[in-house]
Amino acid sequence: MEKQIYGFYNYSMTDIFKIKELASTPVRVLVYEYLNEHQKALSLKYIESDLYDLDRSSIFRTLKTFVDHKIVHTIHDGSGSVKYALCQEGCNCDPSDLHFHFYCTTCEATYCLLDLPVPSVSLPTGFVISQANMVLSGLCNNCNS
Amino acid sequence: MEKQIYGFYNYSMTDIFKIKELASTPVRVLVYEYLNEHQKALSLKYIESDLYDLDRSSIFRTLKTFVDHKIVHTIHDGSGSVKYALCQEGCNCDPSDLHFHFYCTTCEATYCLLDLPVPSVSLPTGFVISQANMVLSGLCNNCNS
DNA sequence: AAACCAATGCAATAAAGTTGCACCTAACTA
DNA sequence: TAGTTAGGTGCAACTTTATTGCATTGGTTT
Repeated sequence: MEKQIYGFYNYSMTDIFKIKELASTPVRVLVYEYLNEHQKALSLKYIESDLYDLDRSSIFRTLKTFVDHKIVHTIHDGSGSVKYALCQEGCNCDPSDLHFHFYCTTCEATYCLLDLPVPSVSLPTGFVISQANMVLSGLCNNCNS
Repeated sequence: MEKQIYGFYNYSMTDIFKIKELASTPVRVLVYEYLNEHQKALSLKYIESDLYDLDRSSIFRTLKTFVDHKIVHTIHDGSGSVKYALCQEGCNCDPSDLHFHFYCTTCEATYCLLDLPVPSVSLPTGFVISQANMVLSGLCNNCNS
């Protein structure tokens, strides 16, 4: 069985917006659909270049809003820019929802590796985890052929 | 037994420079000693503000050189700036040397968690790992009291 | 001592992220 | 329905971080 690279929601975008208590607006719809179509973690720059009729700051603020409402999570993959990916069903962006990401240093794509749950880690005394950023990097299956 | 937060080298700086085949220069000595004293992952900005008589670009290039020579590894902790930490003994910055990092969102310190080895992960077909960036974030033991 | 090469400092620039403000639109209220 | 309000959007400016070009320095080699 192939490992799962990206997860899908059983809900429609409209449902998600309702569940996450966020008004549906033109920019939000376009950004959401764009992320959903691509099924990868994307940078602002990348999104911006495709949705060129939208303003950068609008996309930026939309992504920020999505993060606040846990529709999207951010990944710092070392590429120099923050990547944004749609949260999976049930994702509350807390440590139990964590999964690994894979950054391809050749094509610069960032994948969510949903079949690689992050093993529970026991931290030193006094440390309290609230979030995590787990990025493996190397060569993806597309570039490795 | 307390978990280990940061590791130490059994070699002197001079030895390290020899082993890693790098000439000892004034800036390199100062930057190395600074990192060694602090035993944390530090940003360029932070280092720069303390070693104020050195030029930013000199520190920047020194850190880059250290990274190339595997004296230092970088961590992207989501703080907005790259952090640099001394490699541990035997570290070749390959996947088998990986360890978790902990970023405290309060004091913004980044620790190396050497006692938390990254479990080996089996990637989807075709993916080849060469590096990793593992950052847990939350509250550190200092700020949690 | 002259030549050479790498390291350093200064300054400029690029790239990424962020914010202030005015305008617009859609929802709410009287 | 008209007036009011709040949030969303676009434009432009700006901050912060990362990076590079170039001239100078300083140590090493011949």
